[in-house]
Amino acid sequence: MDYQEKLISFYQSRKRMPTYSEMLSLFGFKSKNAVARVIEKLVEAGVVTKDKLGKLIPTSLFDEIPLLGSVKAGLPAPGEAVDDTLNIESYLVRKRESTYLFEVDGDSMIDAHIANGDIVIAERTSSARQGDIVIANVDGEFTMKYFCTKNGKVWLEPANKNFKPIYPEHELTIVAIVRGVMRKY
Amino acid sequence: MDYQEKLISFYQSRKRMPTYSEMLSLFGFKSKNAVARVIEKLVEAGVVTKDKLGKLIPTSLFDEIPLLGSVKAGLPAPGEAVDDTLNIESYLVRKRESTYLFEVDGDSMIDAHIANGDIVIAERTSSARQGDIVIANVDGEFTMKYFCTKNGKVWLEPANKNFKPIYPEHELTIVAIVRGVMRKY
DNA sequence: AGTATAGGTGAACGATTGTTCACCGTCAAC
DNA sequence: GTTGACGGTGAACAATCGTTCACCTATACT
Repeated sequence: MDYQEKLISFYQSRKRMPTYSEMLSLFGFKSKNAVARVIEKLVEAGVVTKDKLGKLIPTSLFDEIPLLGSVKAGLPAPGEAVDDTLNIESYLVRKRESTYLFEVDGDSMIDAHIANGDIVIAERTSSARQGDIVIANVDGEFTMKYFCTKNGKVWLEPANKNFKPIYPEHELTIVAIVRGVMRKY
Repeated sequence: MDYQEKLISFYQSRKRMPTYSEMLSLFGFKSKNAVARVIEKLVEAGVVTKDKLGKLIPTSLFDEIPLLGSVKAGLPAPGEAVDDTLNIESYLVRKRESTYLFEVDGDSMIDAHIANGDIVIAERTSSARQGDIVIANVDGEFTMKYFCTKNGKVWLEPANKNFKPIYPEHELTIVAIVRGVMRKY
């Protein structure tokens, strides 16, 4: 296990960066100077960052999970190195401040493979493009549907043939765009 | 904005906990003792934790995103308090060490609403229960399917009528259970 | 042989850390 | 009116922080 992996594993279990003294034993050195040299390299390599003053800051690397291309390749042996990794949170969330989660209620988007009980990641906004899945206020009620626009008219389409398109009587206000979905088994 | 929110917002932007000096200005105090008292309260309340020695550790609260029950309730006004929140990563990942991500290739699980291009969260294991979605090695090939067992026989079922069940000729080894799915738009 | 260079030790440094103590005002309860 | 709890100030504390310097030992290159 190299220095980077040791750092990451420390961070994951302790939820913070180690101090230089802790890295002494973590890396197996006897001099803090040796640690400082290692850290200097890691900072240059972009593995970790340093604060305005000194403190070590983790990069997104520190919360990543192995990403294997396809199921067909199988799993790597435990301990075997993986080159591609993914940070789940930053994959799903682009703008944290304006992001909200919703629990899906109903099957109106089932043909888009958004099922009852799924959780959608939505980003607050007031505009959308044709084909976006949006959360909108139609005549006072909120729903999640496909956003459609044609010849200046706007309406919402469900992804379920048992439901009908929704044409607003008075108003259709977009409040959020659905950026992702997740589901747990 | 109360102390807890200030801490969280500091942590989210700086990726680490503030020092007592930083909290001095963050909270608007003039004495570190005032800070210490606040922290003491927050530790009791379980908002933050302390290390084996002194250092402040964030709880899962620090990476959470507002979770709104249902779409029908709409979005809260910006700045309005939300009581329910969710940590995406810990929602999807239970055992980090044995968790792997796969990009889904093909439509064989489409009726389970796992589509081509989705990313599945899989947990390495060697046993599964009837109905689990598993990644398995069947006669040398890896696939993702429903795991079925009856009368001592084991086989795999796709979630797509265009595909046939897979009965192993020689071996069927489970390598992982699918614990979740995610998709980005 | 001579000499960089990389990677390590060991000791020292001032700065900052988290903690603790004595003290002070305000408010509510008795 | 006195008391006690609460929330704050200000100053001090040893311990630890990250940094830096001189030095040592291999290995590789002229």
